[in-house]
Amino acid sequence: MDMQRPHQHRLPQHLLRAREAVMAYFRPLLNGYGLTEQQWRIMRLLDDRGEMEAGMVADLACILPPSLTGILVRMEKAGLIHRRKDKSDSRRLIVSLSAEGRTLTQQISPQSAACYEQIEQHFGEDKLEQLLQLLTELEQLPAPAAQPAAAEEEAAAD
Amino acid sequence: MDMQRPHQHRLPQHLLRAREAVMAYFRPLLNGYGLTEQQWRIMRLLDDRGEMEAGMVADLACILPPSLTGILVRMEKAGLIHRRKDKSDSRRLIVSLSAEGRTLTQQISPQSAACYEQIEQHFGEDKLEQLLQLLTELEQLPAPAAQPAAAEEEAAAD
DNA sequence: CACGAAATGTTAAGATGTTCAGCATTGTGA
DNA sequence: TCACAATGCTGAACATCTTAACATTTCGTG
Repeated sequence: MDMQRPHQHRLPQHLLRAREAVMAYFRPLLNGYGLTEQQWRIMRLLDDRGEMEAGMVADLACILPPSLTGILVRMEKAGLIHRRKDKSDSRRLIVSLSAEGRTLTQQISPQSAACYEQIEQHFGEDKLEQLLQLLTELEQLPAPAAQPAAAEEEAAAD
Repeated sequence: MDMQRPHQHRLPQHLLRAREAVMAYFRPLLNGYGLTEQQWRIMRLLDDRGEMEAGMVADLACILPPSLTGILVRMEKAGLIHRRKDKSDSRRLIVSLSAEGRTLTQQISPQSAACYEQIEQHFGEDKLEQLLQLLTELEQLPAPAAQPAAAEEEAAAD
């Protein structure tokens, strides 16, 4: 009776919901160790690839620089990481995992993997593979073509 | 040389990145109207299904109740919605779109649909359909089985 | 060397997410 | 009717997101 928009798919909504469903498996684990989602992402990153600049952490962990600043300060205060300026280019900040950070990461990792296995069992290995493939492609979407958007846009930007 | 974990897929990461890639298409549009992502989700919801209780808004828009409280206050202050208590059960809060809210929603909707079409064109209609199917299934993951998680867990619950 | 542009982080301000606690209202059973 | 649990929303505290503006350092070029 209302034949609304042809296919109002709500892709962002579904991506959000799906992420929530998945994170529900990991969140209790991380909470138990007093870690946030973002902190865990950073720790795994540094454990996998070694120390790196803040900018690279931001890119790989999907965290915007202003957020990262505070997160790294708190993580250093918690003894999880070290922060130091690059000697040759003092604009850059080098981030590395501390000894305790590494220990904790390697303690949590197997439990995290176990959570992942549960998800895989429920969802199916093949479908999971398929989904990851599609997501990877979707991530490569070209940036949108700078649409004016609102009613009142500027006359000439420069 | 390091043959780490067998398949460290990072599903949550991919869901996050994919969502970012998609939202990049919608964000400028909403920003142009001074709306946040969450506000827009709520407006579309109310436009589609009419007034409803706050709890239902929270569920359908994937917003936790404590966040929703503030969001609704700001939206009412901005003249986008109305808030009123249910007469028969004064615990419940009924939320409805205001006249201006409805007008704005219907003004933005076609532009939002246009963004969506762009994404569909880039990504492919078939793959999009397939992805949405998988996401919908993933959303139905059973809640995790209450894992003890951390080092210090409780002895016996119940 | 001087100057301006680019690169890299950080601050600031407002909005939202997340968890836990509280408050009011309602439903239920003795 | 009264105690008591359940429901629905709000408050508080902290962490993060988002955008814009700033500070510092480095680079490119004259």
